[in-house]
Amino acid sequence: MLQVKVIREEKQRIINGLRKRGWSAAQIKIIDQIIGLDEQRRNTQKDMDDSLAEGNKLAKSIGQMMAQGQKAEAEALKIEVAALKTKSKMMEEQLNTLKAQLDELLYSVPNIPHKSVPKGKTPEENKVAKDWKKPFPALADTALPHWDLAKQYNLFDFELGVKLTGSGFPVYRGKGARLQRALIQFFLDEAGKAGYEEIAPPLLVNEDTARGTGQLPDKEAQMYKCDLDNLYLIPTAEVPVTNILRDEIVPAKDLPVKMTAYTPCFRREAGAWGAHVRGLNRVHQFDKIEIVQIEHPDRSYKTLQGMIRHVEKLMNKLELPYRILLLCGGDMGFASAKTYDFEVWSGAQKRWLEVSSVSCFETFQSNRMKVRFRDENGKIELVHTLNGSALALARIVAALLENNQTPEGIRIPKVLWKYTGFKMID
RNA sequence: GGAGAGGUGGCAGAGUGGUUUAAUGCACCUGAUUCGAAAUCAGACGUACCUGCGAGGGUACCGGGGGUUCGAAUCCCUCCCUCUCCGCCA
Repeated sequence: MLQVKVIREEKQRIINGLRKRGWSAAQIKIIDQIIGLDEQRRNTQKDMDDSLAEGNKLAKSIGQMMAQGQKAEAEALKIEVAALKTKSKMMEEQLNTLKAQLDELLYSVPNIPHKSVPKGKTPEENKVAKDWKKPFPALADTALPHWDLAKQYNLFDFELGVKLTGSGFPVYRGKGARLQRALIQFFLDEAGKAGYEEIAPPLLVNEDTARGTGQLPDKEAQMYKCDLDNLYLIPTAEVPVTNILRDEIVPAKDLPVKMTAYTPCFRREAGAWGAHVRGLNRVHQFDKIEIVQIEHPDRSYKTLQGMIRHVEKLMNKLELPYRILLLCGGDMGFASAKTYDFEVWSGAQKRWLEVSSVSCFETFQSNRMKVRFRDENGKIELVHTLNGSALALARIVAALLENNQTPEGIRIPKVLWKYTGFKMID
């Protein structure tokens, strides 16, 4: 969520940013509402504080009168204080209402795109930041999509998943299961080498945590919920990992904080089914290795580039054709200031699949979560948060299987051999 | 799940209705001393919001929420959490 102070002081920049996201003039009116409400809030706060201050002062003098035995005077003052109390109570209620209204409006304003983010509303307006220059893998006309390969080699089973759970919960088996584990291990090892601390977080989180990264209140329908205990299954490791620093003040010398985590991710994907969602392209449960950085505002965009290079390295080592998109204002996630998407070429489906999304959120998340750092002068400021998938498994597996199919079987990239223990699926 | 104890600043720990602007110790920071350090001495040492050009002033916060009272860390209600023992269990 944006800081009210920033909206107040840099109104024009905020409005320009919302335009870049494709907001209409009517929608942008919310900014004036916010500024108006904030002014009311501040005035009410002042009045309440004044009234409380007077009450405190009187209460203290009552204490002194009692001590000196001036009972009558004390009684008179009590009546006065009672009136003040009613007044400040009323103002407190007003203040709470104003705060709630203000928060509701603030929750509905997305992050402001970085100046380098292209204007646009739809995915078609995303900019290709880095294209795939080499030829795509040469596949025979008889090349199979991954869901058929999975059947042929018994790698994973959707029907069985339906029996156990429901659609979108694949059961991996044999070499398919082993390949999953190999990729997880490989990605974690690479992140570790790059200086990320490995975290194994809980897969269920409480309400505060879900609110911290912005899953609540808006995206509640995207998460699975355990009603009995009021816990949510995480849609991404970003949720528990970023929340580790919620309400903390980090010394500047500790920045950046680099963390990585492997977790299964659970997504209801309500209403997201349609074309192109066969096989592993979209599932309710998938494995992902997430990288997270908590960084000094001066360095965050440099850090973003570093994270991009990390993901690129993974794609190269896995010998997968990929391209990088710089998302336009309208296609970016709500909380992001700048996002790069990685897409992998899926040889048999002949289409790009999104496998990673690397973003800088500036202070949008840290403001809500109150993650701050103390700079050299002792001043407290919000940190910038960044995260990215490095990488998401299901679609990587889809591309690996499709691109590497040969008449003899499916070739495993060399870098995975030591993890899989086999070089071919046949 | 049962019984008991408890939640106070970065940490430890006092405080059971009124100069508590939360004692004290440790840690951290600054200064003195020192060639330098240790030790010692002195000082500073929370967060958020409001207000002021600023120095500063105000308000709230002792697990969360509510209540009693002129006045609550302190009394009452409620929820959450932690610890110990017992039970169950990978």
